[in-house]
Amino acid sequence: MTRLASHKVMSLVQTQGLKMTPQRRAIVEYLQTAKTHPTADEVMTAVNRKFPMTSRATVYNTLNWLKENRMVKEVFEGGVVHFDPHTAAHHHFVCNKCGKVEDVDCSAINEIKLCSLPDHQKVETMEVTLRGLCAACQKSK
Amino acid sequence: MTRLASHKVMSLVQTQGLKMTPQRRAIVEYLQTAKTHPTADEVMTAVNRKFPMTSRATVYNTLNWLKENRMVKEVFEGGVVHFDPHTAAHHHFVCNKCGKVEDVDCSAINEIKLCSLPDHQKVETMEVTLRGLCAACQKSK
DNA sequence: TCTCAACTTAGAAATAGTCTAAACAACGAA
DNA sequence: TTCGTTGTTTAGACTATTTCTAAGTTGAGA
Repeated sequence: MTRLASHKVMSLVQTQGLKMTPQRRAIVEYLQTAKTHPTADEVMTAVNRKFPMTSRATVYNTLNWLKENRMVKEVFEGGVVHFDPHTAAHHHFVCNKCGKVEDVDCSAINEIKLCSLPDHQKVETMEVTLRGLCAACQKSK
Repeated sequence: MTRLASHKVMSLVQTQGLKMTPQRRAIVEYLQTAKTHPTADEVMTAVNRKFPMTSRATVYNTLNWLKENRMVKEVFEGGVVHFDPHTAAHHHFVCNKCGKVEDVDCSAINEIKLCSLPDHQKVETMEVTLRGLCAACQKSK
């Protein structure tokens, strides 16, 4: 599954006339290695292990900029916003018991044809959230 | 499209040994008539027109209780949590320009067969969010 | 009517996210 | 390499959202 790529971030920075700072680099690197879908607070904590003075504002600014440029997806679960560094088309599975969010690459979903909507909306993208019991919670039941 | 039904709320109250208070009734009635997907704050404001002293805690308690009992759906858009009083299976369309959330009853989506997932999750429900341009924003472009 | 568990209330507290103004630093130009 | 422009970072104040608390209130069964 394709992840947030450094060279894409670099080219975004350049075409928009921005600057690549150590803080931005650290945030992007953390997202690249994250095994989960971290919250803003988790990104904050992780980046502060490298740069102890990184401020909330910088973390939120960078995450929002990545989001606006479609380098990360926002996922809302359990009352908290998570950031998903996977950029390839994919969907999410949420466990109703433990709340864990997993990525799903299900061809059956990707084959859905975008239907024409009754009110003449123009559909550009689609996100699917499946809910149920994850493998671990089925066993521990 | 089926909406939050009073008799279902009543029977939930009774089977759970709870009490039906005027505040709860007012919140449910407002959700039944709402044309949009109101936020907690909008519910608060509306209910306070009838019961001027209704507290935040009561509104949040009631909304959370309805959510846990699947009488309303939570929809996160534009950094804000909305509550959707439609209980029938349906999905959402979000306009990328104006942020408006519309209900979608699209048979093409409902016909999707829930695929078997690679990691043995047990899928119980599915939510689809379509994004694009709403009819109004296509015209005003 | 009585009783008690459930409920509501105001306000405090926790949590999440944005804004500000001053100091700082990346990077292209000289 | 130095300089200057301009974008960036910082701490902390501020706003908004949601939860918690303790005390008083009330719905509904007996």
